[in-house]
Parts: sequence; C-alpha cells; structure tokens
Amino acid sequence: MYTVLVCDDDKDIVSALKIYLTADGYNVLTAYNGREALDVLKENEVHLILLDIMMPGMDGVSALVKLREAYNMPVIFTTAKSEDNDIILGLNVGADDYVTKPFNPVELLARVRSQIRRYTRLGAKPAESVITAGAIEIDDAAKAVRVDGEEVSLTPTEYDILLLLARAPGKVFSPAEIYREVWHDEPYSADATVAVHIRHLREKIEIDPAKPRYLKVVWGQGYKIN
Amino acid sequence: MYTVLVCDDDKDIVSALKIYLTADGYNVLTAYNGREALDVLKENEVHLILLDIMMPGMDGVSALVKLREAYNMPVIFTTAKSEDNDIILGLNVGADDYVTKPFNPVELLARVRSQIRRYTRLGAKPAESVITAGAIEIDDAAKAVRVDGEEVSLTPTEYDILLLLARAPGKVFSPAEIYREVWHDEPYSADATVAVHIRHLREKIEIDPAKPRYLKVVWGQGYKIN
DNA sequence: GGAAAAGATTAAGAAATGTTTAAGCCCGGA
DNA sequence: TCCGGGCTTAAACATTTCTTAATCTTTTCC
Repeated sequence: MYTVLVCDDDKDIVSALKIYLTADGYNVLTAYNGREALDVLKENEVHLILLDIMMPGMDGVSALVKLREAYNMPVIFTTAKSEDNDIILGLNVGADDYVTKPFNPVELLARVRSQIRRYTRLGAKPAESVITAGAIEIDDAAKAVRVDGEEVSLTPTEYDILLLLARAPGKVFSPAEIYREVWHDEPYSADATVAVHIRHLREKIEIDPAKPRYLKVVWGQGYKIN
Repeated sequence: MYTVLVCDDDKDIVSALKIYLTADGYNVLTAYNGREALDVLKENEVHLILLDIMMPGMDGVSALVKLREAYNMPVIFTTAKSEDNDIILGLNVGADDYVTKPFNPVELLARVRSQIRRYTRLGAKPAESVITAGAIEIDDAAKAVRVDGEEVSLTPTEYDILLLLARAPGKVFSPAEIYREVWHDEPYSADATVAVHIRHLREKIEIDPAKPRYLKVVWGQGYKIN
C-alpha cells in the first residue's frame, strides 16, 4: 500500500484525484497549499506527491524547492498551464513529471504508477502477481499457492496448469490445449498425462478429490476452475 | 559527464537529438533498433535512454521489456503517436517518461535532465542501504553481511546473489534470472554455475547448508530467501 | 440396460532438477 | 613468475517429478 499526497487549492480537484487514487489502491493524504503539504510530510510516510503549481500561500514551485531539502520521493506537478516554459521550470526545479489539467485520469494513474515503481524499485510486490479464483490464491512471484488460507506445495507442472486455469476462471480448457500451453509443445497423446496431473492437483487443492469443488471436468470438453 | 543512448530508426531524428544533447553536455551513443540498443548497453555505461516506440526489427516496447531484465536506468519513450493508450502502455511497461514528436527540444532536454538527476543524485531507491531478511542484514553501503549478528565474508558474486534475493524476500528467482541479474549477461547453460554459488552462500549463511533456513529452493522454479 | 467413450486411479520406471565434490582456469598481487 | 582467491565446469550422486500403461469408474447414448 503506497501513500500519495495530493496538494491543490481547488477542493474539487483534490476530491476527484482522491477518488481515482483510492480506487487504484493508494492511500491518499490531502493538503491545500504548500505549507500544509510540508506539515503532512513531517507526520506521514509519503511515497509520491501530486503538487499543483499555482496555489495561494506557498506555491508549488516554492514548496518543491523546500521539500527537496529533506525528501526525495517523486513529485508530479499538476497545473492548468501547458506552456513549455512551465514544464521546463517545473522539471528543472526538481519535479519528476508534469501533467496538465484537464488530465486524463487513466494517464495520470499510469504516471503515478511509473514514478512509484522507480522510487521503490525492485520492491517487488506487484499486486498483479496475485491471482485469485474462489478460495484459491496464487502468488506468481513467490510461486506459492494457498487454498482457504492454507499453503499447498505444487510441482512445476501442477503449478502451471493451475495458473492457466485460474487466469480464466470458468473457461474450459481441453487436455490438448492444456498440454500445448503448459508444455509449449504439440500434444501427441497427452490426454492421459494431463489427467494424471489433474488428479494430483485435485489431491492437493480439493477436500475430496473425487468430488472437486474447484477443478471441475466438463464431459467431452475439458477442465475448468470455478 | 552523462551518457545518453538515442535509439530511433529515423536517422534524421537521431542526428538532431544528438546535436541537442551534445550541446547540452551529454555524451551521446546511437542505435537504430532495439537489438542494437541492447548491444550498445552491454558495452557501455549508459545513464539514460531515449527510445522510439515504432521501429523495424525489435520495437521499443519489446526492447524496454528486455532491457529492464538487466538494467534500471531511466528510459524516455519518444514517439509520433500521442494517444493515451500508448502513453499508458509505455509507462506501464517500465518507461519513466514519454514525449511525443514533434517535440520541443528545450522540453526534451529538461525531461532528460530531470530523469538523470533522479537516477544519479536523488537515489533511485529509498535511502535505506541496510536490507534485512530474517536474521540476515546486508549493509549495501559497506558491502557487509551479518547473519545472527555475526559478520560473514562473501565473494562479490555471492554478495550480488544474496542482495538480489534479499531485496525481494519470498520472491522466487529462477537460476536463469539470477544469472541475468547478477552477471548482466544472457544465461547459456548457467544453472550449474548458479547452483555452486548457492551452495557456497549456504555454507556461509546457513547453520546446516543441507537444511537451509533462509535460502530455500522451490523445485523446478528457483531459489528464494525467507 | 449395456456398450462405448471419457475420465480417474495406480504404480513403477524414466527423466529432470538439485546437491555436492573436486579439479582446473583466470587474474591480480606479492 | 609464483601464489591464492574466486569462478567455472564437469561428474557422480540424491531427490523429486513426469510419463507411461494397465486397470477401474463414470457418463453418454443407443
């Protein structure tokens, strides 16, 4: 969970940004001028700042110069101006990026993500590495699988099959498809092989492998995860 | 003196950028497609890359994905496209910034300056130079490692491997990944080599190397630190 | 209901992956 | 030049996982 400080004198913009950022999984702090922003920084661990340039009281550029004396998290300027001079001033003063209002929220989020990634580089806990299907959780970075919170240990082939099915819950994969995707090879007479691995998988992730809750068969079609 | 790699299939753009950047005091290297860019990176210390998205041969996005496996200098995409989707794709794939052609050279230089400043001065990663994983402490500034408070002496290769794993505790790294990250080279048949270093590491940081507490193997997947 | 097809189960040998040891190479310092 | 630390390679060994094939069970459909 990363924390973003949003600083803008326009309360509507602040609350709009807060909605976007919160929806994207960030913890959001707010300030309405440069001085408030500095106060918030003293009290909290902030990973990125969205800073308006034109604010009453202490403006964005002054605030940035001041905060750079003590902090080095990425700062993205948000401003209504779009002339080159402002961009250049902002970047030279120590900003990491610059977006102009009215901004596309999706682009803004992408830039926020990009800056935080660089800042926390190799922090290596990409949220998208955890895939969930029912009570099955797959952490692809750790190659770890939990069912009902309990960790189960899978072989590489079992893991690959589960990952394939869990990435598209409900979708039915024929044994030939599974073989092609997991083995990266043409299926010759691979149905039996796949069946054995499915059995092993069920033994590990199902309470009663004979009556699977998750890894179901669709007769004549293939297997799917519910 | 910082070195910038300019990569674009349009020779006119490359030479124009080279003129701007050289005038601003940068050392400039050039490449005309993604593959060439990767070759240049192997041979030179590059501080920033200006990368075109649309190139024949290996395109910019593929090149970025590839080079991010081994390098972490800032990358700015330069492209004729200006739609949001491209901006978002580029940033999500690991770019640090994005400018659209035709670009204002002064703005471009400001963005280059901004990225290089963050990369070289502000420290790309959070200031913590001591990394901890369980009872393992790594002081990256001093290149010193302590286990249970006791200092152990590692060779450079062992140190690099430990650092890689300890920076992302729980994350599984395949021998090929480890080789790529530590040796900055393509793994050919490097599994045995990695295995031997893992063994030496275990001998130094584990009480019983045969029953490792920290440096564990995940069968068929790779190694991780707990 | 019964035959045929699809899937499940089992066990054992084969193959892949990891570990350990040892020897030789390379390079920098004495 | 010699020495020694560190790296790589190879080989033997240990362990885990995969595949195969035979047999059993379930489902489908006539």
